Amino acid sequence: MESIAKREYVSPAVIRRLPRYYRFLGTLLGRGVTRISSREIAEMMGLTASQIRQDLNCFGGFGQQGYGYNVEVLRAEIGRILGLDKGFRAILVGAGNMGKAISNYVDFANKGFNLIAIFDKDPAKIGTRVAGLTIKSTEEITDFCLTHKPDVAVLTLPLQATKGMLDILVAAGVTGFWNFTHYDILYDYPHCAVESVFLEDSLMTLSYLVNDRRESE
Amino acid sequence: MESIAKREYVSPAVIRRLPRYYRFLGTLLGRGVTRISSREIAEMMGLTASQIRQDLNCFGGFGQQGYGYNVEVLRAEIGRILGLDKGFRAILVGAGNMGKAISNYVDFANKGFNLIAIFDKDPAKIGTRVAGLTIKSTEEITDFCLTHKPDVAVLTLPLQATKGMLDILVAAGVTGFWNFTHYDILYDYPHCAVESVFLEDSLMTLSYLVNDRRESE
DNA sequence: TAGATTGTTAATCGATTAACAATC
DNA sequence: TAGATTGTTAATCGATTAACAATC
Repeated sequence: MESIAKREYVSPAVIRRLPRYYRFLGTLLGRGVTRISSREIAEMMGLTASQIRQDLNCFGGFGQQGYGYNVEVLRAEIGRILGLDKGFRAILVGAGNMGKAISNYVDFANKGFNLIAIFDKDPAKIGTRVAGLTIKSTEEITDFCLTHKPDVAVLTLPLQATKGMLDILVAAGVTGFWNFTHYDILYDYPHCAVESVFLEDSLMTLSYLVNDRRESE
Repeated sequence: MESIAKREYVSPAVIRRLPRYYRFLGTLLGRGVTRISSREIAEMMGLTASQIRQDLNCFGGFGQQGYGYNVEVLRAEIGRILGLDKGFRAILVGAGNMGKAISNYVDFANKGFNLIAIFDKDPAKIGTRVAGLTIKSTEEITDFCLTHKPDVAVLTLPLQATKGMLDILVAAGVTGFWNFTHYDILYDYPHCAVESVFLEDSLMTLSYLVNDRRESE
């Protein structure tokens, strides 16, 4: 509302660096560092000072000439840019291994998200508790969404079930997705906010790196 | 050994697209498609034909003028480039929520990996079974690595325990890491092959996208 | 042979880095 | 004021796209 100036188009490359800055500044804050220059950040993070200043200036001038940046202020600004102060509501769909792990392991609250419900299709799972929530039936999902208006859905369900569930969720007003399936959401729903985690692609990338390292020996 | 020609330096941008090509060609193969042109791939994947041809030609000429690419051959070539045929051995360290989910949910075998052991520090977990393996004590990890020579370690342990474990693993000859912690492995061990999955950064990126979508309404 | 599509070179675009005037 | 460091413009670098000759 206030403070955040500029911002017309910001490239994905810049956006993906913001969480890292946010984390890094949190670490500094924990160490009691109050002030830092772009040069110091660059050295510690393995980037260039230019890049950091360019990145930050996509959103506004958060520093002060001759001084640098106030760690606490800068971190708060980046948090605001990321929307971590918005208290977005999330639901999770698919309480299998991955769904359980994500709901237990990921610190939603600390990233400003409120995980308000978990859904599964399997009657054996419905009613059991995961991450402090009682698993609900996917049959209730439309009603739930119309009532509680979640901002995002975490998709940890099998690929075959994804298309159908997506149609239901979008129809019920959900527009953000943390996607752990290989389903190409933006192809069907180009106006949604989608962030995908392709674990198996990541593993294949590691395979390439390991293999490449071997061959160059 | 044979077929794979060229390859001096290949940019990370290209490498990250290979798993997606591999998956896509697998889907085509499942549909019985035997032949495809770069133009068709581009349309279906939302890329340009030029980019696909450029990417593939980092590794060699897998197509045929006037014909296009043989789906099965191209997929096999990309699989070989990724090292999926190498049968790399993997161990997993940290059998908490995330470790259990990864070992159960991720199809290691189908990506050419052999998950041969799971380790944890917690005596209550040691001896129990996960993903068909009996959890071993981290005290055995050096001996195990010296004997079985795993190529990669999946790191799903708490941040505080990571540095110490990394020193042990590297000393025991492990040089590849699938990293789910926020620990900066390459800073300490620049010669390792590291692929990191920063789930919380991904969630913050989603937060940005959702927030941005709201503000532009 | 004619048509199609690759492999590859050249042109464009975007992102990163360098430089420096503004200013705290 | 002098020193430091930002915000911003200009230069460089790399990646993507376009074009086309080679060839199946």
